[in-house]
Amino acid sequence: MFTQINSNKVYTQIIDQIKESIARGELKKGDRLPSERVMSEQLGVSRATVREAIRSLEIMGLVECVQGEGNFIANNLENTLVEPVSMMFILNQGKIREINELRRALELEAIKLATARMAPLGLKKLEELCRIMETSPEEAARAEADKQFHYEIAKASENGLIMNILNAAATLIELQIKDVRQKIFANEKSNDSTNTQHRQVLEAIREKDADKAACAMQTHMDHISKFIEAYKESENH
Amino acid sequence: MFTQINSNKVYTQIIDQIKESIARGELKKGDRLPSERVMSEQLGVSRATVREAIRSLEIMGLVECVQGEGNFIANNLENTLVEPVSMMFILNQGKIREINELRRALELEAIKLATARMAPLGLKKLEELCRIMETSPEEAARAEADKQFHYEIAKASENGLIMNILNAAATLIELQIKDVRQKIFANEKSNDSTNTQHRQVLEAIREKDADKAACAMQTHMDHISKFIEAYKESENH
DNA sequence: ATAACCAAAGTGGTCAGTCCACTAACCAGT
DNA sequence: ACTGGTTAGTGGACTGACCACTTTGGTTAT
Repeated sequence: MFTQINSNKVYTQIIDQIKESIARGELKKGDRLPSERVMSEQLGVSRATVREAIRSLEIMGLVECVQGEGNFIANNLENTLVEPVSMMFILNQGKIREINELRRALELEAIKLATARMAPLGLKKLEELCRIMETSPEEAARAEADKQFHYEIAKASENGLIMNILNAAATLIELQIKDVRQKIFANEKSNDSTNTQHRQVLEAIREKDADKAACAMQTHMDHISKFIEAYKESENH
Repeated sequence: MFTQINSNKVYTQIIDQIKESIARGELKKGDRLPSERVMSEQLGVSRATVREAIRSLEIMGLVECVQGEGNFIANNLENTLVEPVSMMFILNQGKIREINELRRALELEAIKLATARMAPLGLKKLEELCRIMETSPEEAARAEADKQFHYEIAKASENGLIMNILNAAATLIELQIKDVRQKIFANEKSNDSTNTQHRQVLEAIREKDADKAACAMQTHMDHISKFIEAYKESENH
C-alpha cells in the first residue's frame, strides 16, 4: 500500500556517500578526505553534522582523524571490527565460551583454505616460528611467535573477512584475560604439548592435507579453550 | 625518559563510560540514556561532543535514537555487526568468495553446536520449515522458510557471537545480490536438491550426529556458493 | 463523564559562529 | 645547515539558537 518512509537522517546520508565513494574507487586506503569545512560546504550541511558522520567512521576504525592534519581513510583495517564486536559482546553479556567457539570455527576454516593457498615463503615463516616457540628462552618471544603463527595461517587463507574477525576474536580474548599465554602456561608443562600441536599443524600443511591440518588445529583449539575456560572459571570464584 | 602522552579524545572517554556502565550492569538492553542535555551537563562537556559519542554507538547499532523521545540501548542486537562488517568488506574490496567462506565456517560450527544443544521444539520448527520449503507454492514463502531454517540452527547453537556474525554474513550476501534465492533457483530444478540437503541436515541433527550434520551442511554450503559465485561472475561480464 | 483537541515541555536533529590545540611549511637569523 | 618563530589550515570542543517530533496534561465540546 504505502512505501516505507526512510527517515534518512543527514549524517546517515553522509556516511553513505563516503561509503559509495569508496566503493566507486574514488577514495582508497590512506587517502585524505576533504577538510570538514570544505565537506560541510560541498554537502550543504553544518560542520557538526559532518563531524558526527566522520566520528562514527573513526570509531569503527575506517577513518583516522589527526588534529591539525586531516581525516584519512584508514590504511590498516586489521582492528576495524574489534570495537564493534567487543561492544556487542559486552552488551550481550557474552560468555568466554562463545569467543572460543567463534575462534575455533574461523581457525578451522582458515587452515583449510591456507593449506590449499599457502606459499613456500609462508611455510618457511611457520617453520621459523615453530623453532622460536620451541627454543627461545624468553616467554615474551615465544608468546609473540605463537600469535604470529596463527596470524600467518590466517593471512595464507587469503580471506580478509576471516582474518579480520579472527583478529577481533583473539583481541577479545586478550581483553578478557590479560596475557592469556603467560597465565595458562606459566606453571604448566603444557608448553610441550602446544609445541607438538603446532608442529602437527605445520606438517599437515606441508603435506597439503587440509583435513589433517584442520584436525590438528581442532586438537590445538580444544586444548587452548579448555585452559581458558578453566582459568576464567577460577577467576570468578 | 618521558612517558607517551595519550590524547584521549573526549568523545572516546564518553563512549568508554557508557560501555563501562553497561558492563557494570547499570545500563541494560532497552534502557533509556539520560537526555543529551543532561549528559552534557553531568559530564561537563558540550552537547555536540556527547552527540558525537552517541552517534558512533548508533551507527554500530548499540543505541537507538528516537527524535522527541530519547536515546536507548538497543533491544535487538541482531544487526549490530552488519554495518561494520559491510563497511570493512567494501573498503577492503572484498570478494563474494570471502563471504561464502566466512559463512561456511560459521554454519559448520553452528550446526555442530546446535546438534548437541537443539531442543525438541527447535526440531519441530525445522521439520515444519522443511515442509514449507517442499510444498509451498509461493517462492516468497519458501525463501522465508529457508532463511528461518538457518536462523533456527544458529539460534540453537546458543552462541550470540556466531549467530550475530552469521546474520551479518547472510545480510552481506543479500546486499551484494538482491533476492539471492530467486535469482539462483528461479530457472533451476536445483530446488529439489536443496530440499534434499535441508532434509539431510535435519535428519543428522535428529540423530544427534554432529559430524554427519556438519558434513550435510558442508554439502549444502558448497552447493549454494557454487551458484552465488557463478551468478556474480556472470553479472560482471 | 467522555472524547477530541490543543498548548506546553522535553527530546533529538541541525545549524552557525567562535575559540583552542595542533601540524606543516615557510622564512629569517644565526 | 640548523634553530626558532610566524602563519595558514586542520581537527577538537564549545555555545546558543532553531526546528521537528513525541508525550503529557489540561481544556473544550459533546
